[in-house]
Amino acid sequence: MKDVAAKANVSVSTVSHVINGTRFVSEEVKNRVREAMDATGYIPNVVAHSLRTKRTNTIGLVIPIGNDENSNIFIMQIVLGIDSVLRERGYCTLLANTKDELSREKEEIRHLITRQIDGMIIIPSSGDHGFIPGLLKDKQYVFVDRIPDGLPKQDYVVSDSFGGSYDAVSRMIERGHTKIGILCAEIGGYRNSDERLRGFRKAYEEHNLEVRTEYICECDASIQDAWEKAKRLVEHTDITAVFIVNNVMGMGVVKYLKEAGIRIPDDISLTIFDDYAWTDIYTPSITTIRQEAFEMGRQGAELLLEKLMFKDQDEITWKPREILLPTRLMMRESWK
Amino acid sequence: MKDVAAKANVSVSTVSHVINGTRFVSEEVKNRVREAMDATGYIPNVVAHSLRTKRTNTIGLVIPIGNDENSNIFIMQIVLGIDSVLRERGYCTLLANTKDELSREKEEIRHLITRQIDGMIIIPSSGDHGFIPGLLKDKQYVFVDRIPDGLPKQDYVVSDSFGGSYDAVSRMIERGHTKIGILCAEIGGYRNSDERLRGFRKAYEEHNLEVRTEYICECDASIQDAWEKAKRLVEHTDITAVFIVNNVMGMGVVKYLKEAGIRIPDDISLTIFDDYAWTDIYTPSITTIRQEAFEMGRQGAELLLEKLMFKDQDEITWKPREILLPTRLMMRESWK
DNA sequence: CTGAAAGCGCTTACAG
DNA sequence: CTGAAAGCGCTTACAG
Repeated sequence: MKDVAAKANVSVSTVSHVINGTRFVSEEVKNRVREAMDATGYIPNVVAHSLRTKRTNTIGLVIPIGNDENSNIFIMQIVLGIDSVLRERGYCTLLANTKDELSREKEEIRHLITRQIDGMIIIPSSGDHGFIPGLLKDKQYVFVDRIPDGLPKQDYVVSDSFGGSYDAVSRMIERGHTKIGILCAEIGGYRNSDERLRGFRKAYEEHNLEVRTEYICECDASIQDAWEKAKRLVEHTDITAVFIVNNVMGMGVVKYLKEAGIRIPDDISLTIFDDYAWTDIYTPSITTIRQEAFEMGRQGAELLLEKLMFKDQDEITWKPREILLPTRLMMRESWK
Repeated sequence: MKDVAAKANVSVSTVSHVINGTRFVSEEVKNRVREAMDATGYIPNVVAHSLRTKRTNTIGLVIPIGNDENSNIFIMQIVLGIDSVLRERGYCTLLANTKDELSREKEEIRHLITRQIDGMIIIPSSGDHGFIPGLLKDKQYVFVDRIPDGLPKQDYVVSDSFGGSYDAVSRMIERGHTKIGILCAEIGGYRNSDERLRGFRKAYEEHNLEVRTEYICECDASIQDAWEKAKRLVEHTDITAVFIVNNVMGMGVVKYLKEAGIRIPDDISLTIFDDYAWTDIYTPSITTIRQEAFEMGRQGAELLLEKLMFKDQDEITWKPREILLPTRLMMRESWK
């Protein structure tokens, strides 16, 4: 910048002002400065800019991905949604992976603060998030995909897990299925899974059916455990259909059914929460509940940006926004 | 930092030195400083640190993902591999998505430079990368997953597309398939696809077979186009097997075969380059060529870090390293 | 209409 | 063994 100023015979202030358009500069001087910039190959230094303005135009993105998950594609979709709106507004995205562990999450958040990010979008892992307000005292943040435990009203955008499940299970019941098993995560462990279970139960209730406890099967988020739990459900109960709360478990169930020679949908009908491409090309194709991951990311980012704008004006009156995104039932061939 | 210094009754230099362990400080003073840090809740400002040291401990990650691709999971795996080694060494990762467009790639790289990143890992889109050396004059960078076009010897780590394809196709031939079709990207468009085609051809050659031109079918990277190209191959040629250069096309082919009532492997044998979870649970499960995406990311990051170290010592003598990662044939049920 | 100067929060020779 | 001061590259009151 100094060399630009020298070459253009102006002060650095003026150079700064023509770059930022932050006060009037005569056309003639502007041109001189621009030429000097070209001639010297000037590249603005965002770091210095940030130090001075105390805004980094960077937001932290805290995501939970294990090394071998295939639900990564879903989270990636969210990330893309977020990035698409952020980039457009001149923000950069700093990635931080928590591996879905609360302790790492805390650590990564701390690190991001150190990096002076302007705001943060968090896909929280499970566990008590009571530490958040203290840690992020004067930072703006929103949650996405999952609602954090142990916190009062927050800003978030998540899929309507309850509604999506309620709707799908209701329809299965209306097709005549009165004995539907559910594979869900450990109860009390994952809020989304719990919500899907709640939707499942509600559907039963509304149709005056009773949920038999042996229909509810807690399961790890692995193909293997789902394989085993599917086997157990099939061998020890009289279910005619099964509702599965996520993709990984869905793969395990499908794998088991295939290996056991159990036909879909003739022997067992199937619904999987989460819509991945494979469910469409599988034989038979599988009915799923689709979440709008990209859109979720988009809205999360918009929400954060709004908060950032808002902060500049008046701190106090912001009212947390809890956004529930509708899901879509992708009807395919796995229902009798 | 000033308040810490004040509270501990030392100079800011001393605070800085105890934080960084960069010169001797007596235990007693150290303790005073640490207490003061706790008391004031001091958080180091990485931005100021970066401005001063001219190192941001940030590396840029340039990745090509379209909005709706499902190959994202593969790239995500690479990203995770990269991030895992980088984070461990104190680096942060700044994401930049090019959407696989060369013009956006150039733009994003420029933006990252502005952000003063220390180095860059690039998954290049196709097209002439001649602009790179000029743009990244005194930055360190490596390529991953794809070799950039139009550049001399570079640092990169990619899968051995040629070898993996050669091996798989050879084995199909040895099983008696002499009429194998291939679905590949537009020739000259994607280097990886071209390499896979080259492996395919080489296998034919080595077995003294001639590749009939109608066996080679260029195809867009979409389920739909693959569907149509599969149909064409099946209806207009006498192939008994098909080799598909990527996952998306693989899905399209499988979809077509299913809808056309063509049985795998009885009517047609199948090999897909890229190993996704669905290929294992599909009926029949599908033989694939697996790339070690996470490992590729890891090695890419290691390579970049080495270059960064090296730079500190002597600039001149670095010899570009071209790393080819072996692939693995995942033998399953789709071969007769 | 433009410039000189202070300052953002650090690090690092230099001095003692 | 520790401190005072310059400087990284910007922005922004303040002055004229």
